Amino acid sequence: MPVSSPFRKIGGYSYQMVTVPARRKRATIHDVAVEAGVSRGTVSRVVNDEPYVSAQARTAIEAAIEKVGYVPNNAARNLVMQRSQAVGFVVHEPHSLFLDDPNIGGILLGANTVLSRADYQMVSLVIDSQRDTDRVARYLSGGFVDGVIIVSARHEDPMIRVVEKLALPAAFVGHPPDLRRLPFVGIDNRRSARLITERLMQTGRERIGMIAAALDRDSGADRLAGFTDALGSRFDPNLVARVPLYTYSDGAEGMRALLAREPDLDGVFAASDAVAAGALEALRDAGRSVPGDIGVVGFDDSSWALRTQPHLSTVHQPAFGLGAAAAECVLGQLRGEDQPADGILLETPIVWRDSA
Amino acid sequence: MPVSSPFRKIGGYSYQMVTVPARRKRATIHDVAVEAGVSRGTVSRVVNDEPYVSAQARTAIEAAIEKVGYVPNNAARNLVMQRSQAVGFVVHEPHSLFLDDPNIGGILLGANTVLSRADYQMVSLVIDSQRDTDRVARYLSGGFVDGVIIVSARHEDPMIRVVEKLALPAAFVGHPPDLRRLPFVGIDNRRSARLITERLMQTGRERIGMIAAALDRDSGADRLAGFTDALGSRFDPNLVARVPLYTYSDGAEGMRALLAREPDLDGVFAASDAVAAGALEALRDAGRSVPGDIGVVGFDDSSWALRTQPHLSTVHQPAFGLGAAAAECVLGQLRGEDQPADGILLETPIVWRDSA
DNA sequence: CCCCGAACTGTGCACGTTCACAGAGTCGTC
DNA sequence: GACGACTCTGTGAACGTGCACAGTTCGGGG
Repeated sequence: MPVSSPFRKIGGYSYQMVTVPARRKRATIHDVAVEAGVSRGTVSRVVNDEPYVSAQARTAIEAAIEKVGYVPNNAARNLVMQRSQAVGFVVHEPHSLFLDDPNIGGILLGANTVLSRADYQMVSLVIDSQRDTDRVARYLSGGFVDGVIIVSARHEDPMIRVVEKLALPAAFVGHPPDLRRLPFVGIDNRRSARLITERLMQTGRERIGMIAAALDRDSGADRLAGFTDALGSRFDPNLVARVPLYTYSDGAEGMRALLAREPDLDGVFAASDAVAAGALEALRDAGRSVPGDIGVVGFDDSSWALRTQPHLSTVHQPAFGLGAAAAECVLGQLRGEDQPADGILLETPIVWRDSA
Repeated sequence: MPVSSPFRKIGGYSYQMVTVPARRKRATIHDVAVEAGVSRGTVSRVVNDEPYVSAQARTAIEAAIEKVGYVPNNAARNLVMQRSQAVGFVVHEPHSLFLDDPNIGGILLGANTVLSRADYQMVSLVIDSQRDTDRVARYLSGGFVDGVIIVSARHEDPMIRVVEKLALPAAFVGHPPDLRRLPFVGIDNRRSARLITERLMQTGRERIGMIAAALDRDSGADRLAGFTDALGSRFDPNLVARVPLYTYSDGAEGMRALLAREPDLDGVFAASDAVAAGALEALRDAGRSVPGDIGVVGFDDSSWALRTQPHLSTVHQPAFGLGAAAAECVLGQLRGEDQPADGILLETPIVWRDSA
């Protein structure tokens, strides 16, 4: 006969215990059932908050759960339910930019908050190289996640096709033009850019230029389009400097180029706060005062905006809200609800500070 | 008799198919076995790269895997293996600081890189309130993760006791004093602070002050101790301003207090780059030139350091390396290897730029 | 020729859960 | 008093995998 373990009730099982196991085994639903004197099924109903359980059974089971310290085994549950209770968070961005871009942190936090409240876990996947793309694609098709949030996808991003093919519930943050009918959340870059440029005009600026960045991304192209919208017939292509990235150094360079071409500039719309910060440096070097000689506005309302001297007037980008909305969108699909086909656009209030 | 599906071979199973399932089911190890004409066991051996498989069987199975598009089911594997193949990444930091502190992003990235290379997934858990502490504690005890990385734990952090009680493989980034013998990775804050203060002295600064922050954390207290070490008998407590947080605004405030008390200061060690950036603003407002009138050094070598004017001389904190080392430490424990009992300290080179 | 070990393969069970179904009891209604 | 509706409970069958174990084949040595 098996000797009963000193610290653990075995119940109906017929384990032959030779030595006491080193690590105490976790209590299962079966242990709870034995402890409470009911069957597995009834325990399961209590755990999952289903009806058809007597008050008496419920109390007994709740006490038993407490006593044996039962926590449901996720692997078993996922196996039988055919789901993983996890959502992937894919960031397609080189490591360096991941650190530098304050929006990504906010998006991550917003998504994480919503997901964990719904008892989903968030698995972060960073794509830095082509090798990573394959790894992530394999991961997504491996059933490790029930859905996916994809941040900063590019034009022709392979992730788009992967997600389409797998028919995986997904939400993109931002919308590359070839997204077709996949759900996304974002902001109206074009409209926001138009509005802040208009306010710059309303403060009496006459010759307004723009430092346009990242024109290979929808955000970059849309911000330029909004700038053009605002100026209308007064638009002059000579007043636009084009730089590759949303960075401080590209901002400084763009500003220098613009000043060389158009010395009588009295207003600048920088495509992001980092770009604006770089522009401010170039202006300081050139001996121009801000906002005295020239007004500068940025975009994002990131931590850059308060680190510059003077503080930046800018468009507030709701990073946390974007992440939260993307998570809600995926959760909605998981619940089988219909999603708005055209994506969700969040509000972008304009923050007026000292730089213009 | 069941009608065979048009697109999927059923094999030896006796499924009664009434309608074609809406979502194509994933291929299982059984499907591969049937396709290759072998048993499940042999397929399992191939998948897990075990010996005792004939070359012929191996080729057939590999072809079959390719053909049916087999990907191992993680839930089933986890269930039978009694593990989750996931590691938790716990950040005990309010949301605001999570965004502001550039180190956390680097640590996250380093940990994520190492873990995903080892085919572990990383689950991020952010603790912002007491409610979150309970949620995370419950999560960790739920067997969702095989190990955990804990960032910025405080003195008497409840996570310490939770991890101890669960005997969960863990690595702390930074070491609260009551950590006892739990493994950690970190930097030698005290020594680094001493070294950079000494270099400030070597450049001829006579009256050197410090803006000390976050003295409730080991990092904050150690940086002050290192500063004291460097000055030795020349240490004057009046030259230390104490502020609560590693932030820009606290830095500005600390600098103003210091200037009011000691107008003839010619050197300042700020407890972090953000603090230094704030100090720079206060100095600009007071009309002091940096590094002309006064030398300023920071700590972290974060993105702040290159955003200030002039660029900051500072201590490089290897954030990515810390995350990577913490992940390696957890993976090592998972492999059953012994870990260094005293924790791991990473190098912190001093970066000399323009501010001192 | 027999035996033994090595190389290889197949099979049953266990992991812990949910779900469909069957069965038991209670109550009200025709 | 039979019957249906409703409430509650227990049971067996999956879910897809790894592992221990039991076979089978093959080759070499005594």
